[in-house]
Amino acid sequence: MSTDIPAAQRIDPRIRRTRQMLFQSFHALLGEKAFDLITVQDITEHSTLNRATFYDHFTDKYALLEAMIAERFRNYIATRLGDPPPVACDKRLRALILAACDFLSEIAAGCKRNQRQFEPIVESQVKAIIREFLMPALLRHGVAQPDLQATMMSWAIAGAALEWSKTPEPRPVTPEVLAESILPAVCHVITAVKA
Amino acid sequence: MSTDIPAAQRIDPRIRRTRQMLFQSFHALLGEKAFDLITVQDITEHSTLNRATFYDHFTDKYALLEAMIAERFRNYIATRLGDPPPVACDKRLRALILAACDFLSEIAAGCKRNQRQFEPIVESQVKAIIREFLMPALLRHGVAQPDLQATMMSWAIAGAALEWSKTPEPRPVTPEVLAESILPAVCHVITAVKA
DNA sequence: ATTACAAAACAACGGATGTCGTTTAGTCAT
DNA sequence: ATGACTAAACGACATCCGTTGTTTTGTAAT
Repeated sequence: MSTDIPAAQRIDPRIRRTRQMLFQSFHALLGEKAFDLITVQDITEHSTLNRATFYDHFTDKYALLEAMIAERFRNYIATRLGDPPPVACDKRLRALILAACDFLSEIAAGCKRNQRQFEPIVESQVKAIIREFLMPALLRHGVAQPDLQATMMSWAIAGAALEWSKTPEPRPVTPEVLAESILPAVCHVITAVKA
Repeated sequence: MSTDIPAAQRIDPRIRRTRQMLFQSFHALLGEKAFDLITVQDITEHSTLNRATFYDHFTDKYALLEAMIAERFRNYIATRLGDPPPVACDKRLRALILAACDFLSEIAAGCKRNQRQFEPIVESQVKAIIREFLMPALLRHGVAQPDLQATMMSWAIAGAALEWSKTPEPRPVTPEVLAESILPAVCHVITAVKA
């Protein structure tokens, strides 16, 4: 009664602390070895936590990766979009594409080459979050079949950005140039999808 | 020397047999319980094989799923495209979209609701194989940046088809109608991507 | 300060995983 | 048919997983 702090923010400091420790340890380990070789034990040992404590917070290491990717990418986009975010559709799109490129290339650089399990999770999170930022704009413009469009656009953007991020450095194409290449195609989706 | 059968086909019949048994058992189990609940033990018990034998053929159950999805979807497309496959680009595209829809809806229907691990693998395989069938056509037409285009198109198609397959039955939209909706957008990618 | 509550620590379990080295059985050329 | 070769089958092992129940410690309101 005494406070107006939203319930979502009033998290037990112990939880914040533990989650952060797990994030940090996990991130550190990703710099040492590939995702598939990291065990839950490794993570908890590195963070001086009990292994069972891990499972109080995440169902498994995949969930940890998901949460971590989602949080980082959301922050990435938010800072990229600026405040207030641009209203113009193509400006927003460009910012999203650049954010995706930067984020994915940072991941590719900062993680010891990760195998099979790692990439699908990054993929799906990037897609989902691009969609998350795309959807309101599409609704505001009242386009036809917004769900379908959001899916196609977010998948296409994520695919392009991921492929770009996998080209070996130094990359011949800058994110800006890539954005110019794919923006027209993505925008055409809006006008092309029939109601 | 005596034979002109390509080396790839000359597989030890034992290998074919074992792989097929694993496929069958796995497929049967997928009808009973979710992917995440199926253990390698389950699969090998059902197929009356030793568990270690499984690992002689696949690195884990995810690899088995990948191989199975890839094989089935390739067959699906091949029969759908007909023989000889149409040369016209939009005809090929339409066939690919329909094949993806049918395949995914078959999976959705025939498998006990599958969790986290299942879908990403299906996704990535469907994308990869659509790309596989798309690429030659793009190269033949000599479009700009074929890799980028193939990625964006295959991701967009896979995303649309997957979303469609997740709408509950009876579906309000037929695959043919969906194909009509997304074909223009996908085709525009070709003309829109700048060199 | 006291109290009620919620989370972390810890030990321990049954079970699944992935990998050995050895044995067995299919396959192909002669 | 035979025999050499190759690869599949197998049993067993150490490890990791995910869960459970109990104890301890940190947190926030009275």
